[in-house]
Amino acid sequence: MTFDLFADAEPDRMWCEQLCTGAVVLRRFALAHEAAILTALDGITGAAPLRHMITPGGFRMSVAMTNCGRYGWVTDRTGYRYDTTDPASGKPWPGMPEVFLALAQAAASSAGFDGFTPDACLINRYEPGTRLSLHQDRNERDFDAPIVSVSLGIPAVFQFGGARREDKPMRVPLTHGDVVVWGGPARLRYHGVLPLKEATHPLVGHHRINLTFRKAA
DNA sequence: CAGTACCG
DNA sequence: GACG
Repeated sequence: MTFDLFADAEPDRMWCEQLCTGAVVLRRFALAHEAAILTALDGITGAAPLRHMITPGGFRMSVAMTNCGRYGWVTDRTGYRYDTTDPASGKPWPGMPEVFLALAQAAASSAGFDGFTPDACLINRYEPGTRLSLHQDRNERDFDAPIVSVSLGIPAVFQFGGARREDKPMRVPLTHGDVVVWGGPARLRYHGVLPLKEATHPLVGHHRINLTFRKAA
């Protein structure tokens, strides 16, 4: 699958918003392939079920997570890390579907980051009331590659802050099909998701799914 | 501190 | 009770 299948599929329904140097929102970017994405997602969660991981502080995360790709992001009492195996099964994470890879590469290119080769996709499932507090993505080996974040399902408010936790984050409403890309000077910016409100999406149901693509190694 | 609790 |  190529860039054309995404960026050129329905250009009149897509637009781009710049958040700062190195960060953009690609509105409705994933919409054209929502069915293929959701089908692939079912395959992944069937093999590597969503689960609530434990933070190093011993707290259960409200957001349920799983992974696909060579590396998966995991957390437990010993800390955050990338692992090639699912600690719940001992098996490798499900492979990254072609449609995921094509989506991530097309979004990165559209945002000005050519040659993005993600080897990790963290999948987050948010129920109403769940949240992800402000954090940095900093467990990757190098920070040259951008982060590509795909929103599916019910709306959420994304927080996008600065290089320091104290920097007041901007609030960015995200809906089904929106893709946020940040890299370069924005790569280590703090970000998070405010508690979700009750809502229903006709295809996804009463929750939000987020796909976060990274180059872990 | 990828968390919750508490308080104004 | 929602919000910061």
